[in-house]
Amino acid sequence: MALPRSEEKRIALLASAADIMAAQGLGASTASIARGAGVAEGTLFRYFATKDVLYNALYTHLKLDLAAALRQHMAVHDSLDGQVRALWDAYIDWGVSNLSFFKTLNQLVVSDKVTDETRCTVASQLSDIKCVAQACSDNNGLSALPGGFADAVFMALAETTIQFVVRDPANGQAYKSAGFRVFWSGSVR
Amino acid sequence: MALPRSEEKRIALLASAADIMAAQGLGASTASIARGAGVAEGTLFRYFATKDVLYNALYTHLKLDLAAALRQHMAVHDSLDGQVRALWDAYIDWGVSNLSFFKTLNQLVVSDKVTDETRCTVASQLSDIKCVAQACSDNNGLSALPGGFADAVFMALAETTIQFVVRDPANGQAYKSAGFRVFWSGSVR
DNA sequence: AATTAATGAGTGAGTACTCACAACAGGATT
DNA sequence: AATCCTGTTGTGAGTACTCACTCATTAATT
Repeated sequence: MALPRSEEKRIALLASAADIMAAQGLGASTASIARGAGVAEGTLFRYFATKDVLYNALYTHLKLDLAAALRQHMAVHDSLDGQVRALWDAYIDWGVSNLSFFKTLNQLVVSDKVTDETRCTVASQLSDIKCVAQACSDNNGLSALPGGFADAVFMALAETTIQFVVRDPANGQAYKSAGFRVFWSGSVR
Repeated sequence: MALPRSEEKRIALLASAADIMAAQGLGASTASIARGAGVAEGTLFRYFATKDVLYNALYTHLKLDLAAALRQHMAVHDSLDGQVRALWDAYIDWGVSNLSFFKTLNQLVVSDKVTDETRCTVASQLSDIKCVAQACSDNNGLSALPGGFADAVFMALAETTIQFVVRDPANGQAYKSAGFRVFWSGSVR
């Protein structure tokens, strides 16, 4: 073994992919992604055998990055309200300060390029966060509805909130509070 | 003039485009769209000079179709609550029963293929509906926030609600009420 | 017959992906 | 130290394919 394949380049490729896909959509060419990472196009295929493999690796990378950010700010609060609000704030903040990650992740989530296997593997590594979300869900008025409606509402409101905070940062705090109030006062029983 | 260019084929092409783009994304090929409409590929380009023209025509077509559906159900209610609820129901119902229209429209809304000019022209034809939305916005707690945050929250919640109604129609009414409650009790002051 | 709509094989640009080769970092041999 | 040797990474022109779009031809109507 002479040269170790550099983790650095792998990360650069993933970051470039997230940046360019955020701007151009998932159809962004492998040539432009490689150029953005400062490597030749062939090199991309040494790290990710096909573009589909890249999609799945990127999904995993972004989800785990988000999860790490959430964990850092998941202090234990006495009230459920406080706990959920901390989760909300951490989520919004991650989206705002990693906008291209956020945009690309949202595209990947609804794309059929990401396999069920990848989704499962990632979900299993996020059990601790899912746990908090579940506690929230169990104690609010949307829990009567099947299949993660509360989760989806949380995500939809967060996405909208992030868009507005980015577009008009001066009112960032106002959007953050308002978005949370819609979710919380609308869903609490 | 020997043959009139048929409005029928134009509609068929737009409908096919909406169907196929809902399934495959905006990148769906012109060949498949023409095939879906039962015409040759060349014919598509007689009706829409470029694919970008098609995108813009489709955006206009779908928005006006939605607007027509909303107008039909915009009975005058005494209470503001009733008025907004009627708008909400009409919107959800249109999305559920025209799912491919709804999906494609959502993609077009965030796409840069649709020009600002198209958006403006369409918006000017929707002034009556915008008026009701404005009356709602003026009387709720989100109106203090700039730039249509209330509108965006409405749309985001409606999108989520439609997804769940389609996935699980048995609980359709429950999702519809719950979605509206989140919007209304969360945003009313 | 005159005119225009409709057609679909053809065109060039762009795509994901390949592969023969260059560049390189050690360890072994002088 | 200086040289080869070996196995791996990095490269980018090349390949097969798909795409939006064209245009000479055919079909349809008055």
